[in-house]
Amino acid sequence: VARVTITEVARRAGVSIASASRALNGQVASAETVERVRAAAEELGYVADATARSLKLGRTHQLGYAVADIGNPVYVEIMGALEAVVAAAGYRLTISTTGDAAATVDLVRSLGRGYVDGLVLSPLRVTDELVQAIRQAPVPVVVLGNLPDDAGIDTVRADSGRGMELVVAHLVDEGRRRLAFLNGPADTTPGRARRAGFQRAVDSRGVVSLEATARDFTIAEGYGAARTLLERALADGAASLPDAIVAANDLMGIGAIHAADDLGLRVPEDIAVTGVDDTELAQVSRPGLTSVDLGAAERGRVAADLLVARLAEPDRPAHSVTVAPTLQVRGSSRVAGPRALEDDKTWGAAG
Amino acid sequence: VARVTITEVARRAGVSIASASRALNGQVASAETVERVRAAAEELGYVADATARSLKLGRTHQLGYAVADIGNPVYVEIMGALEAVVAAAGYRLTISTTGDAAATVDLVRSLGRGYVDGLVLSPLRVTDELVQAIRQAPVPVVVLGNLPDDAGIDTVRADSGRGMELVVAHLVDEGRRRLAFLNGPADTTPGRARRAGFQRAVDSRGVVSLEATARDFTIAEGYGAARTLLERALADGAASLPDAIVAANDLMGIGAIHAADDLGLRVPEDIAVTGVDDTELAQVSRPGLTSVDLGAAERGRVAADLLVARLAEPDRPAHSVTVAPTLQVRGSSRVAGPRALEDDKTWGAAG
DNA sequence: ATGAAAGCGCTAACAA
DNA sequence: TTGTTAGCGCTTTCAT
Repeated sequence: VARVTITEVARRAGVSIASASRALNGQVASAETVERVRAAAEELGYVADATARSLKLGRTHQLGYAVADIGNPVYVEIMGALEAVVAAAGYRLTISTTGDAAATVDLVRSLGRGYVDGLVLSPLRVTDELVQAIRQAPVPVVVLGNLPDDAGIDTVRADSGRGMELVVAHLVDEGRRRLAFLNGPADTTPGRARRAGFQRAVDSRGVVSLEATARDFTIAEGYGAARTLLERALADGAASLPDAIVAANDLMGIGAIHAADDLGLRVPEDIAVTGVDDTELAQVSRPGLTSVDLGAAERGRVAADLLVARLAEPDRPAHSVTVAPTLQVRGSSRVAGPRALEDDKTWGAAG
Repeated sequence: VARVTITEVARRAGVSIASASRALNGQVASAETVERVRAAAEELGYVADATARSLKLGRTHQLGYAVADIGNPVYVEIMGALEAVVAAAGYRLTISTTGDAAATVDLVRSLGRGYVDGLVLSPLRVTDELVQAIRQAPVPVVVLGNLPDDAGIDTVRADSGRGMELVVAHLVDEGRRRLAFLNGPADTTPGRARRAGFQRAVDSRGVVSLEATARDFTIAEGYGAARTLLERALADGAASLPDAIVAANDLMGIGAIHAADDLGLRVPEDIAVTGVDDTELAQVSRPGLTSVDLGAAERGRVAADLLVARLAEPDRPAHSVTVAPTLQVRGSSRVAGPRALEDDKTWGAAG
């Protein structure tokens, strides 16, 4: 279990450590030297010490992903995509959780050359302090989220406004005219953006809109808020009932389906429900939950690409990429024709 | 964006770099020196270079988690638990995907001192070659999975055999007498273990058992295999229908519920369905899917604890911990009394 | 309590 | 093509 250094390999091969290093790294060296060194390394089970190499080269071949909450399916999907790109580019991925906004700033400040060559950051909230810290960071940082365009920072965004537009357009196409927006806390970035998008879409079409706010983006809170909303409407008479609930994410959408169900409302016949994120939950739910895919995997890929590109070319101008959303229509919003359950089974891709 | 080294801090504070180092690391130093160095470091925004420190100290303060497929909810849950423990112990977590068995062995062999101080490994399959590589690894490795007990390797296991026992006992208690086991590929570790556990539980109770094998542990394959099974049974007359389907994981359980539904069978009245893993899908499904929690989060915690403990005490004997499964009973298997939908809502914990 | 200096393992500039 | 050597930034003896 003793670790073997290049010195021993060199001795074994009967060459200097410099020659050993060159042979191992494909630098100029005679065929014979290469052969001898390779053999010696093989026999000894030599693996170069990554730390020493990093110190010398000034690069760690590690990239970081910092996120508030691993476990959130959206972040997991992003992480999976990151890992793939990063590994292909010859880097390792290290994960950190950032907790609150202050901790995020601390993390970025502590980035001093050493443990990663670059960072992908999914910040909970973007503060001026954070933007400052990122600009002063000694390694490149790519941000997933909404940053001022003039900040000069590589950014990749989801377009949740456009996503809400897609949902509303679809529902109106399906003949829905009274749409309720089921939002999470409005002081969060996604909460704000989705609300604004919904409002814009609804206003431009002149359909009726209601709104309910849940305390958190969870199934339980979504269920509670949706149930309250529906019970109030029912009390006012069936005419005041919305004919669609647009939830701000899939979890709340699932909660809304269950709330409708518990109140004896049929989905989608009496009321349509939609979500956002197109998670596996949306595919599995019955009826399948129509959902806007905000392109989490794609955003992860793009973020990793941006980071790798910047590492290769540190002075290039900052890029700001927006990934287009796509709508996955499922049974929760589609009543036309005989209810085509089979269509909901997009399971082939579920893994 | 220039990175500042300890040399500059020392100069600024008017002391030697040795004193600066001591002051920063809480070694012996006069109060005044400490004060001056602290101030200088603060002003300069000094962050110690992790690479150089690692090289000197021989420790990276990084731990690795290697897994075939991030994205699998069970692995994600494990990873979350790992991250928490690891961060609390002052380490960072780096993630690698391992692909197939050969790649796993390569990864372990490449572990040579350098990028992690220790590794948690979730191998797809355990081969002799892998066991060899782990024993020769220059850093401690903790394995999540089934390893020979005499291998002298820290191990944490799920007890899926006992889990199947719990499920079968519950179903028999509920009056079920014809149980169908819906398995994934039998040549995988979980496939084998769950099958054996099911068989043992069923044999000892003398109830009827059937078996179907899906090509993969997915919703789609689970749906297909369950549907085929049920259609055949229906063709033979209602008496030959199983009154419960025991699926080898939640995904297949969900597939089975949908298959039963599509064939006009009511769950749980006509047929009960159970899963394994107690994922969020089980909670969200309607009816809620009764599922065995194999303790993924707990296993992650234990694995991290074992690794941290071994790092602190390299020569301690190998531990082998088995985490007990627990059964989460939900509506898919519980018909007694008025169907208590509210009971299925274990959402409070869903996050 | 402090400073000078060695050295962790490696790569690269330089000399031969 | 090869060997000698400096040095990446840090911690830690060893003197003082």
